Amino acid sequence: MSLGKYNHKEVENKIYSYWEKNKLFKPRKNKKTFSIVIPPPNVTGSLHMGHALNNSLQDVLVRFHRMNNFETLWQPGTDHAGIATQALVEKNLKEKNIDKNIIGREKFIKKVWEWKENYGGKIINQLKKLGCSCDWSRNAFTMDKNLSKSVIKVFVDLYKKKLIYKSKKLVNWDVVLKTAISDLEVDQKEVNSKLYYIKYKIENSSDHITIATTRPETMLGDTGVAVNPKDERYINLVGKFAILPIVGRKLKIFQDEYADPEQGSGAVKITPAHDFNDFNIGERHNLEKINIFTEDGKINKNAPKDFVGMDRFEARKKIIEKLLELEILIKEENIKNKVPYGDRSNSIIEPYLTEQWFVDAKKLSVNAKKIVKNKTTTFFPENWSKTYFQWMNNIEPWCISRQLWWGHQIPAWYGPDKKIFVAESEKKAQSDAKRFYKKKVKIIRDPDVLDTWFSSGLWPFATLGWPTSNYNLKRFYPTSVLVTGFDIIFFWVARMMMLGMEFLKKEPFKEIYVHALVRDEKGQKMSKSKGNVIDPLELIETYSADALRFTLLSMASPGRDVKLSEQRVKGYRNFLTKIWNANNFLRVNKCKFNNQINPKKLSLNINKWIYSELINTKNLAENHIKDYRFDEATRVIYKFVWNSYCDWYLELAKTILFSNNKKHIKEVKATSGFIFKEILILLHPFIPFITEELWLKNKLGNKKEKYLMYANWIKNKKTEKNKEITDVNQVINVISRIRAFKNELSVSPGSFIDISVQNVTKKKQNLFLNNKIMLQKLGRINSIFTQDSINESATLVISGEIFKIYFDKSVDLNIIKDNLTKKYNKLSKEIESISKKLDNRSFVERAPKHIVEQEKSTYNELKSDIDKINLTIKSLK
RNA sequence: GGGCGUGUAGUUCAAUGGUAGAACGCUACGUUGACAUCGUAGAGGUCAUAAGUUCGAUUCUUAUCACGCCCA
Repeated sequence: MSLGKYNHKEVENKIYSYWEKNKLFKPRKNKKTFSIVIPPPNVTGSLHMGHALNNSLQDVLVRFHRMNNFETLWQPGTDHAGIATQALVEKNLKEKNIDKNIIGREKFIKKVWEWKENYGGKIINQLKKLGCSCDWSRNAFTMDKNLSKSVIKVFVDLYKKKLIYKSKKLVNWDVVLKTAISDLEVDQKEVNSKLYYIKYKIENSSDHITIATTRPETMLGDTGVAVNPKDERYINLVGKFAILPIVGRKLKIFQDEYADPEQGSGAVKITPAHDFNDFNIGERHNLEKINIFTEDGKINKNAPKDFVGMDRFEARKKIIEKLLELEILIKEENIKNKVPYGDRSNSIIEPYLTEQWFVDAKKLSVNAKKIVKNKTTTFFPENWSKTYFQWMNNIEPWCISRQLWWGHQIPAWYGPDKKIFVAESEKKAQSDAKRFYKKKVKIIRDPDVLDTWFSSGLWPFATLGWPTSNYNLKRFYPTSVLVTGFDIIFFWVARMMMLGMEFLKKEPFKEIYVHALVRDEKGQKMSKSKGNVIDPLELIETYSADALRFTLLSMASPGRDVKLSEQRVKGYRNFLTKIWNANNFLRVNKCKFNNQINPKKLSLNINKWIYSELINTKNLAENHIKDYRFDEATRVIYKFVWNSYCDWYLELAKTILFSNNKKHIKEVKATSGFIFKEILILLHPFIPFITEELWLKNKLGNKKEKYLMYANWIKNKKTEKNKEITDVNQVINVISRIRAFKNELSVSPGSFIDISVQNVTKKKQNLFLNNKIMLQKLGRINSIFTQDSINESATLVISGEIFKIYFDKSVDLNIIKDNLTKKYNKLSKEIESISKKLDNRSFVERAPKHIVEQEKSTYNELKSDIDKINLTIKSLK
């Protein structure tokens, strides 16, 4: 019985809950293992196209391996997203007129946890909509107890190994969030700025030196002026002092390579506490570091009192006014320069002098580099290893402390004299302190928390239960593959590699599959401000998760961005409908889905043919999946299902199904059903919902296993090549040619023709006679004559043989002649180019033999075709 | 400034050292007892430009142009 129309909304929800209820996502013990850890989305996040692509890719791999008898684990989870989550909850509280500083840290964190319990599962549910087969019973969160335990252990260990240290340095400071951030969280944006030329008076002289700056307000913290040693203009000023306007401080004028004679005036003011370059210069020349900002970007008490408390941008205006007043601002130049912005707050980042915790990334990078160099871990596409190395080779200390409340609080306590005690617990720190001071003292915990990426860096092993030794860790680490976007190679991949090597002494993943960004159909990055965001959930709603998955996978070519257009999704929705309808056809015709067929015992050519097409497709698809060529895999499967199976096989099979030959009917019913069953298996990793639904509806499971999710992918690997299969291909060719011929002659495709095979080889005659019914039905042929009729005919040349075609109505001979002449011209061009080649002695001598042979045989074929065509043209005169 | 990548049919993309394929779109026609979310057929490309290597280059090399991304 027909199943009617496909309703994806109903089916997808139902099927997913079946899988979940029956705990099918849990690993099942087996010899080989396959494991993936999900790139944990932010707990505050909601599913965007990037997630949809990323997780579709993982799900294909996971489902494919599961069906191939691997003990398969897909470890899911979310990360606590320190800044984002804290900001969100803070905002929510503010709306209720609650200030986090009033309720205090402990209560605030409780509120965050409450928020997490209520809303933190959003993205997980969205992943379920997409069909992700993660083992949700293991769903992890970076702030979970056991993960926190790992974080603390790693911190303490690294501290003991001196790979974590505290230091007073310039860091990237976000004045809105009032925290340090790592250099990776800073976006350098090009903006229109002004370069201000300011005259600094030389001490005890009427002379001046002109400096140029884009940030005049920082002059309040100037402690020197640098010029290039080669710059002759300033040689007489070196060693003298300039007087800092407004402030009156004496600034040493000195030489340093950093000053670029070509830029600005060639003289640079040096502000060691507010610029990374100036900081280094300050160290070289022993300059004082004067901090002039408060933590929220206002001028502090180190500046003249007119400016104290003023916001940094306001201060700039005020300074400019003042400089104009003093008539020492001599020029303003419009320039473009790069300004650092915080990727979370989108505010301008200040280099700011504070004490922070750092990881000695340089040391950790050594082994992380080694395993990529020696190919223990490989990137796909391979080129991404270059990006990896480039960053690893220039790695900087990683600032891991954040001035936030939400996150893993740093396990460091301070004694009364600020002596640091790092320990896994307060108790331990207390006893360390007692031992050190030889008496009980009050210790205070460092209020800062760790960078979220610090805990994400432990993800591949912390989620498996490390540091506790256990079954999962032993079985699933190193994980098989990491599937991720290139944008987080530094943030995340590199850190997991470093920490995995440091603590497990083994690479966290064997392979790293790097996919591209999803862009809109015009190739632009999707962003809310541009309004070009395509919401995956809307597409799922309209077209189904299966269609979205298949689209994304079909477009996931390596090294290329995915440009998504809704049209594509619609196209693949149609593909689902096609499959659904094919199933209806089989059911209506009572085909047998669950018969095992023996390919060697098949008697009908079309059955042999479709079987061999299936095996070829399966092998190709399997290789493509293993090569991460999901675009190719979807392509070959799509082609097989739609073209080979639906368009040709089922159409040809109809001639049998509607015949009287019971034996043949039986064989077609068994084969068509069997192939369809295989199609469901083949497609399941890509479009799991509809295939599972059809599997269940057709009761294709066995006693042991009801669900397609655990059906066995592995089957016959041999490809069959024989004459019967070639025959079917020839039948298909003949039918296509006849259809095209009618079209060319503007003969209605519905009308029947007669055809004569008198002048063709015996072989071809037999082909016609053996496949008579199929040719007649699909080619719309009335009679096949073995003798020419005297009626007026047209001539059709198929692979070098002449067929005479008789139409009911008369056909314009001129059209036939025109067509033939066109063909003649086309062929003669081709022949010309080939014969040129074959006449070329160096080609015949130097080209590989098989190529020469190939050219010769095409030449002969074309020659025979063109001769026949020539003959017919002449006969038409 | 350093690095990576991309330019192929109207569009989005494949493939390939022996004159190029798919999907969508487009055009024409509708024989069909699964499907109009369909069927059949068709049109469409000097493979960014130039030089080199080669018997032969869309494919390899170099340069140029255009575009994108990352790092400083």
